[in-house]
Amino acid sequence: MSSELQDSRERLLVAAINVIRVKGYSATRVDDIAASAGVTKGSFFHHFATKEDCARAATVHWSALSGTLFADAPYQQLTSPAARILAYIDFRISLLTGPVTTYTCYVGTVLHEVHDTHPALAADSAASILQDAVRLEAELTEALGPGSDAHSLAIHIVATIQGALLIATAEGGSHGARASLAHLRRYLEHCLGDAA
Amino acid sequence: MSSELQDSRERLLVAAINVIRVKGYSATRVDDIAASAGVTKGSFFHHFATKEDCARAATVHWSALSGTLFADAPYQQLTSPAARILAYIDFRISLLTGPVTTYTCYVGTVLHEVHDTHPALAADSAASILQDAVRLEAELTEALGPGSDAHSLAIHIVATIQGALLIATAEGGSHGARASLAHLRRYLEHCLGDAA
DNA sequence: CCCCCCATACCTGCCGGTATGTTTGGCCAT
DNA sequence: ATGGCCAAACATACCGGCAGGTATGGGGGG
Repeated sequence: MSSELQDSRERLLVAAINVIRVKGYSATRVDDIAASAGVTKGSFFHHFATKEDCARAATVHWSALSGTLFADAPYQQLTSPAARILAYIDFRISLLTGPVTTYTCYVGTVLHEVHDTHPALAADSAASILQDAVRLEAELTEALGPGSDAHSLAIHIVATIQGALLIATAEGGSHGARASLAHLRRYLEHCLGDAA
Repeated sequence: MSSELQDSRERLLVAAINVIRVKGYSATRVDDIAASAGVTKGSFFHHFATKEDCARAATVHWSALSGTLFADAPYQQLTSPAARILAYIDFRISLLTGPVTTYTCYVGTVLHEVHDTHPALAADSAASILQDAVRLEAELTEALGPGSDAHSLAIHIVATIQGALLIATAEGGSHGARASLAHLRRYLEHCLGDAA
């Protein structure tokens, strides 16, 4: 069946995401990805022309995965825009469980590493990160009303989340990351309270 | 003279820092570092046993550089601890000029990439980042008094700064990073105001 | 004369990519 | 339905270049 095609390809994409955010892009070998997906290098190069091509495809796959993750999250049921923002932060905090490598951000990891060596991959990664900010900005304008600098606040949220993930990597645990996001939440309460 | 030794070694360390934060650790070749320092690979392996050894030495050099940078900064003259904290943020913002690769954080770049493949290097990088938090925590306890959670706030500051640098990499400019740090400053005003 | 610093030349394992063989599965004519 | 056929999916074997690391040489100061 044709789902086998999608299956193998998707297995490779998921494997790429998981391996790369553990070992980094350059240090990840094509054989690592193939082995993690349970296929061989021949199959890998059947689906992707180059390693970078796979990583770029993984970027859009990552965007899709995180998109549905947040779109289907329970907090979307909340009617108040302000409450939805705060619940989003709570949801992000709740994701910080288990081994650090299970909740780090694929595109954040890649972007740092390849921004100068692989421009196309870097552009895709940057777009994926900034797309989150765009989605947040829409929510924030709804909560704060027009005229507010929802844009810069959205950027700030994305930045802090990414920074918290780096702290988690540094500490080898989620303690500091949770604390940082809790501070972010307090700041957002402050901002949203002003607008209310 | 013996200063020539220090000179070559330090040139290699500075070169390593600059090249690695542009190309990443794995993608950086030993020849790149040597060429950037104006010496040959032979000289490189005279000073460092391995590439990782050089990167680790670069980490402590980075800590020393940033340590003196902030120790000698003009804002240290301020007598009020709270004002010194805010001035620190302003100082960090003022550093965000010129090409992005000139103000990104060496240890932050490295940590993301090698946390699983080179544990010793990752530990050094993590220590360098968390050391900043320790320094900040001391300042914050001075400003907020004992009993405050200066620790988590220090972590939050470090995290947000690192996140802002990633945003700068994503955007290819400092606009969003500046905005994010401005939000951080506002939050700190809020916290410090509560304590005053 | 000798030791430290650095350069030149080389070696070797590794990894991205290729070339080619093999299986699977869908489809059509009979 | 069925057998044959072709294309897509996947595996195996291999190549070639690259980069980390080494062995050796030279030069200058003490």
